[in-house]
Amino acid sequence: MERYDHSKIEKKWQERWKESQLYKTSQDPSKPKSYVLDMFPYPSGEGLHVGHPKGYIATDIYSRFKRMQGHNVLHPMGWDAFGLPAENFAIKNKIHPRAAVEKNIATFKDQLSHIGFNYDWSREINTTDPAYYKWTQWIFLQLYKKGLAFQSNEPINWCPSCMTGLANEDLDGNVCERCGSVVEKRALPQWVLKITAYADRMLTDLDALDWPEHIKTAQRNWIGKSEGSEIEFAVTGSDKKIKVFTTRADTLFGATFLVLAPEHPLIQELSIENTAEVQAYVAAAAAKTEIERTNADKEKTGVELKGIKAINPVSKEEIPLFVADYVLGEYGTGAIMAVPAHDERDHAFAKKYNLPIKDVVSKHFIANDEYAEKPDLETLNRKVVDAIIRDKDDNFYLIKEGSYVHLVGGGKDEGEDDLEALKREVIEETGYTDFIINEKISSAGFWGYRHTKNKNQRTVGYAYEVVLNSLERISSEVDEGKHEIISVKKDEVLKTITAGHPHAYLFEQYLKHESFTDEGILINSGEFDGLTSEEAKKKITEAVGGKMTSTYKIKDWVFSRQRYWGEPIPIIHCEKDGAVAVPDDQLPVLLPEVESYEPSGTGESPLANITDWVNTTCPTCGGPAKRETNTMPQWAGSSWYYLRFMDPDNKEALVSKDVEKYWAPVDVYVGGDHAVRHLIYARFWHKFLYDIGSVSTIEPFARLEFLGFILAEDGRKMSKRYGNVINPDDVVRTYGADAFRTYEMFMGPFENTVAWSTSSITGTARFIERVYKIESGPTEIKSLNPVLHQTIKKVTDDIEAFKFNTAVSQMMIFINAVEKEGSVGKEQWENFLQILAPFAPHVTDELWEKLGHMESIHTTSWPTYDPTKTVADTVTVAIQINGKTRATIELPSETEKEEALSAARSHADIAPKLSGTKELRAIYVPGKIINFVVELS
RNA sequence: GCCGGAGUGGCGGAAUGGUAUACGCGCGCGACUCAAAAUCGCGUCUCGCAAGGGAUGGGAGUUCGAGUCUCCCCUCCGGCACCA
Repeated sequence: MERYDHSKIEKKWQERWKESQLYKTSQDPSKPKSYVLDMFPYPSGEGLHVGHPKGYIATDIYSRFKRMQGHNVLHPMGWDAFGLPAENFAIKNKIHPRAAVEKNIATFKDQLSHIGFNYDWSREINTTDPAYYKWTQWIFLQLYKKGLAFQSNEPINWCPSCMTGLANEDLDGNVCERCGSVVEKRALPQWVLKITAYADRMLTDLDALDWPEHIKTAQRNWIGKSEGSEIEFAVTGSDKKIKVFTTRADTLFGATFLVLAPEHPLIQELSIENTAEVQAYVAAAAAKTEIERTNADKEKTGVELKGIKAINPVSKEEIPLFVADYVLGEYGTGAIMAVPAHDERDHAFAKKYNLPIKDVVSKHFIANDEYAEKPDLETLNRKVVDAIIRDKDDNFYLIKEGSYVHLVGGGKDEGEDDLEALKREVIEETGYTDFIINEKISSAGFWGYRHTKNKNQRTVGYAYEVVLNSLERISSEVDEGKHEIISVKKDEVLKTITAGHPHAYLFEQYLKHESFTDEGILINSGEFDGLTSEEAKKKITEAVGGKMTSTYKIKDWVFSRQRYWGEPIPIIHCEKDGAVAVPDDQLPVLLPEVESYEPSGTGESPLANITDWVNTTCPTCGGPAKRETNTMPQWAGSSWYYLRFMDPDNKEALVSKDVEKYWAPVDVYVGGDHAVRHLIYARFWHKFLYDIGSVSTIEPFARLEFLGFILAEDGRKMSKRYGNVINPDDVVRTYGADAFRTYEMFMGPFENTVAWSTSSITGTARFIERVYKIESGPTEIKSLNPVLHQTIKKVTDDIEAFKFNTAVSQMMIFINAVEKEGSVGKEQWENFLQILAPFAPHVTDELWEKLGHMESIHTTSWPTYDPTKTVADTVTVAIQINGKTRATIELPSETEKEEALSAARSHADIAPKLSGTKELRAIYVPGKIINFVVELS
């Protein structure tokens, strides 16, 4: 047979598929449907590199597979072409964005055409086509009519280089995700979409989606729901109340001060003594960049609001108020109750400004059963104090050695306070008298149970650091022989204390110097003492008249851009009627064709200068009015495009209800990147469209497969800048589209990021050549049946699971077996070609034709496998002795246990090793292993 | 710091709790060739002449048997991060 001329054969089939409209989709209710979608590309000026088609190859394989399984398949392609990248490209090349987009699309389409995809191009869409963006504008107006699109003057992120406002999602930390410039805060009139109204539903509905866990997690993080309470604090000498949000209402007794964000409006309203100082701080905070504000490592600063106090609603204590920029104005209520004992940030602030720290939660200490409450015993309350005693120079620590090894200390007597009890215990137990007691170990309380004297000893304990001034001793319990006192080095203390004893925990807290931020059991909290944190959150919130509520990190979507290349926002501003929606019959509001479209940088869109376009009449009153000049962000068109593919030419609606009911939802959605932004925006719009009855499902994408990128051979990102771009055109020319497709699927797991390797692609190129050279004969080769049926099974299962790399391996194994056998039966060969067809559509259609078929292989039915044929007649079974493999044996696959065991026992390599041993048991796993567990004598 | 994922040959990677390293690349040797390329064959974790031993980031555990399950630790990647 002649050498495989991939260029000629691939061209032949690509033309033939096009002529026969092989991939045109129609609605056919008799068949199950499959909607298989790629994230449609942004046609940049750089053209495709080999990384782009990876996902398209996967969906191509999957959709061909589904079609062969008898599904009616929707597999379309289109272009996401509004937005900054196209506009910047056009400015740089001094052409109009529309011309740039047309040119880039033509390049992309040409590149794609060589790879042999089965897109239904009759459904191609382009977000910059007025017939398309009419409906993008229509959706915006529905949002506006429901109050979910509104105007705002709040400060937003402004990119000084792109000269436009940005959404939170457009930031990479504190810089513009596109150009890397540090963003500024700027107050501009903006259109904002109320995505927060859907935050809770977007969170809840994630659970049911068949999406990768890391994407769901990224979305959960982004939405950032936290459940807590809103509690009001009264202010002395004022009828104003300060509302705080907290997730830890259980710590309310420990709230020793209150902190307002610099942006908090009440700062301007309260009458305070040090107005000048406070205003200076507020102004300084406003001037700081986001980075300076939000760096958690920097030292906390703040200013007290003098002359007023807040009242802790549960303890009724008067507590000071501060303004500090570690509290964010845009999150929660912009004010917090500070609990320094149980929050690290508040703790740092309290230390700096010398504010009281009050422990109100203690660790619930249950290291083992010994410290758990026994329900059948009576419970006694017991309070203890413990001493971490060291010498002045930190050379040694004193530890008490009795039935347990632990710290010095003991129970408090009636009427004693901590310090009195501690002093008494130290003297009694050690005999040292000259010492100072340092402050309490921060939050080193514990609450647990012991069971002495047949009672639960419910114990709350604290530790204090005690430093010895001199080593002179008086007679003590040591001298009475009650216990020993030993001195150990600091790093030996934890090892010395009896394992699991609460004192080990106390000492750890002592070493860490951290506040206790976990939940536990309430102390110093009046009637709430003894409750768990969880119980106390509700009860304390209720007791002070607060309410349980949630707050979210996600912010509303800043939706206007001060740039030319986007959908005009279809609003008309009239002096009399305000913002008026453009009537449906006047949609689309066309983007005017202009010579100059560079951004102005003034915060106004370049459209503002086109007076002919801007000046219009009010649809309501007919008087003079002006058009809104901001445009929509790049992410508008891609938030609903998957719906338009279902019904691309509909002039009455964005999608007809019947058509939508048939195709929705997208069954498999494939792409990379966009873990948050696009997938959040599209889910938001979809849920809104569901609410207004335009779509029938609550989620747009039932299953999401996330693809790993392809890096350049040097391990870096593929980019013109590095000169390491591999163009798929070159690869296809050299190795053929089939080899290219198969290689990209074989590179590794679909979701892995892997570096391109030009030497490795020879492997799949050889594979395609070997397939081409194999000649089938009329006679079925029975010995090939197990591997053939295993291969059909594995390829079927693997395509469904997007495990393309192992599907390719298995097909290679089959080809190796055929070559070893020297021949293959025609029907066996046909089955193999059919399962290879989605991967290598050209060579398989060619071979299919050579076998005498008139129809394309891609219209045939997917082969089924016979489970009984996937098992070989004989199998290799490993024989192990005590879990170590000592030999293998060929056995008929149906062999029974006793038969298998006796065959193994008499195996030439095994028999000698078993002699003189005592067999304890024997395990037989048919087709896998025999394991003799023996006692060596 | 919190959350998610992952650590297996020179490389990409494979392995329903059952012979670890399939498949491919690379490399070595051989065949064909004047020669090279292409192609084909054989070999390729490690120590050991062998018998045998040791290896799936490290340490413990469960099991007849662990890359796979459990616990602790380390490293890398991704997301979020002064979010109360």
